[in-house]
Amino acid sequence: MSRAATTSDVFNAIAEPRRREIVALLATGTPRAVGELVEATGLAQPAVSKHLAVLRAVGLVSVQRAGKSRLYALNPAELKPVHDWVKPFERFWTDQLDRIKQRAERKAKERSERN
Amino acid sequence: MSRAATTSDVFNAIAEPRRREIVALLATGTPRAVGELVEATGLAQPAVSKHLAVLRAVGLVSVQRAGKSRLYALNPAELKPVHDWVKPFERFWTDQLDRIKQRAERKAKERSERN
DNA sequence: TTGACATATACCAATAAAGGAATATGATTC
DNA sequence: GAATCATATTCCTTTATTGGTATATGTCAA
Repeated sequence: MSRAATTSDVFNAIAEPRRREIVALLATGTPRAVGELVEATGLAQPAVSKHLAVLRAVGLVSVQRAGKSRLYALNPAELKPVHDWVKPFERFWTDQLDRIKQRAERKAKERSERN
Repeated sequence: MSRAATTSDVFNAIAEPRRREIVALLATGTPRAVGELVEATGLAQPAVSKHLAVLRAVGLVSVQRAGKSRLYALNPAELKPVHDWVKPFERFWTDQLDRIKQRAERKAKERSERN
């Protein structure tokens, strides 16, 4: 078997740093022409078009024709699965971290004292 | 050039669904032996060991010897970059969604009225 | 120390991704 | 309609990945 396609889901699509960069560039909500993204990223035009095709395949961006250009816009809702998956871990590094550690240590102490 | 290595960063490591499954299984905080993960995932043992090697390479899990077994534990803090990256988009699908839409529509209306 | 057990590693096949270069498509302008 | 501009697509090479299968490594037990 081979590696899962980049177009198989959002997780695979955003694994590529360049695509995360493109998503971040579109995060303002303003649709951008391919040329603008080429300039902003420093990538070659075909590379940008290919990355956009992947993002489009998973629904992360949508296209709109505008004269010669094509404007790409972000569909941020498609990132929800990523957020949903990672959010439960948030508590491990927020300021509650101390509390979690203390709680674990207290429990460990309780256990050792029982023995 | 080829695709970025699965071990290049956390984003690539968790792109693989099986590895996300393994991470989720370790999310309780209790270290698990490889055999337990094999049973829980239904994957073959070598497959699990390989996935664990990837997760270890990016620091997402750590290993501890325990007799014949090896116990894998999650290092949840390594997921912070993913959370940090996706969190700014959270507002797009929370209950504020209506407010965002309304705000955008109001602004658009203002613009059209100015012309 | 031999055997059983748990896990890791090596090797193989099939698959696909990334960037580059060249070219095709499609819209605008003259 | 021809030249031009913006973007997409095709082809190519290089390189990893995935899951098997088989085997190596390391630990415990009798």
